[in-house]
Amino acid sequence: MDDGRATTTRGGENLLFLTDEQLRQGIEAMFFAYRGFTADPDRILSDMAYGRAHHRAIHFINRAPGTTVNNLLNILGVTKQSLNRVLRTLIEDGLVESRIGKSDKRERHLFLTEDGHALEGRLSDAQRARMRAAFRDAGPEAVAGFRTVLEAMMDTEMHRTYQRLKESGA
Amino acid sequence: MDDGRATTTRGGENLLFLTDEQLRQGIEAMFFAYRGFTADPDRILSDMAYGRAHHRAIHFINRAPGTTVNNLLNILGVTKQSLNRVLRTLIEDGLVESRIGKSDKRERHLFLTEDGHALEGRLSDAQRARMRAAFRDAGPEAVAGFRTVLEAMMDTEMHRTYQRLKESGA
DNA sequence: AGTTTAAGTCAGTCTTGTTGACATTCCAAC
DNA sequence: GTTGGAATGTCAACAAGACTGACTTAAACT
Repeated sequence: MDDGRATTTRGGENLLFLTDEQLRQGIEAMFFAYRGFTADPDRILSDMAYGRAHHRAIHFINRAPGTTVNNLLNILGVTKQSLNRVLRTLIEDGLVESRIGKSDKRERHLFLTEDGHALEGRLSDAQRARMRAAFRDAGPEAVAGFRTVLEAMMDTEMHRTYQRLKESGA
Repeated sequence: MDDGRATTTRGGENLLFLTDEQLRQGIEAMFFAYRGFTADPDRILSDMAYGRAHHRAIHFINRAPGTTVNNLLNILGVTKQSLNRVLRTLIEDGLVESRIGKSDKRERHLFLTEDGHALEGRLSDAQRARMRAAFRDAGPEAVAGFRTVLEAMMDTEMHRTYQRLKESGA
């Protein structure tokens, strides 16, 4: 399959960055970095009765206000039953509002309340602070590379979702 | 704090890549990419009675054969009770061997058995294949940037662990 | 001898994922 | 216009995997 040794293409460009050792380092970097990525919001949430799932729901409701449950399901990639439990507690606690659809009464459109926005802000600020520090340390070219590799690592379906969100925000 | 508008340093370099919108895209890229990152091994493991926790244990035992339980605990960042459950099933199923330490008989040194190596290989191959495709698509400079940003995103303690592993392997 | 350290265990809780069953609503074919 | 299927969302029960806390055993250190 792959012996991990250095190799060279016909064109002569060096593919040393594709050795098994380089890939393994990439895998481990992903693992450790993701821990850092979630650490700050996790700390904030652990004080409440909330977890990472609540953070994700809040993030994407903020990102796409009025989104339906089904839409959120596709973004988050979990079952509707799993999302529903999270959503229920958020609605009960007055962080999220669920409005019955006008044209299709089966649908529920989701919005953050004032309290929901407040928590979203706290979580975002914490996560952005770390991302900002990392981006600043690494510099713009590294950031561009970072994004390019991450996009190439997504499943095509997720990549489409990501692009759609990106275009809606910018 | 941060109004998200473009800004410029004294030196005159453009810091447009540090806007809140850019950071949010980075956050979402991390989220979707991590899903892709774990998708292939998860699929393999779901057929067996194993999960992501088993994969992590197997990965790092393979990476640092003979590591002690305590050492693995520090790398994985979980409690010993949590790790122990995973380790016990792996040992029962004959994928991991636990040898009593020679100099310090309290320690248990962990090794993959032949079957353990076989599973590790399957999981690694799947994960590396995706990482390789992403790296190849993105190119060497993007990969360098990817690694730089990820390293900057780690907690300092994790970063040390990551560096130690990196040096031991290369 | 007494303390600390490494590993493992038992019991209980929490978050978050799963499946299965069910209610409501919409829509299209009859 | 009624009926049957598809879509949307909810409730209930269960499993994986994380956590805390209390405890045991064995070995090492002082």
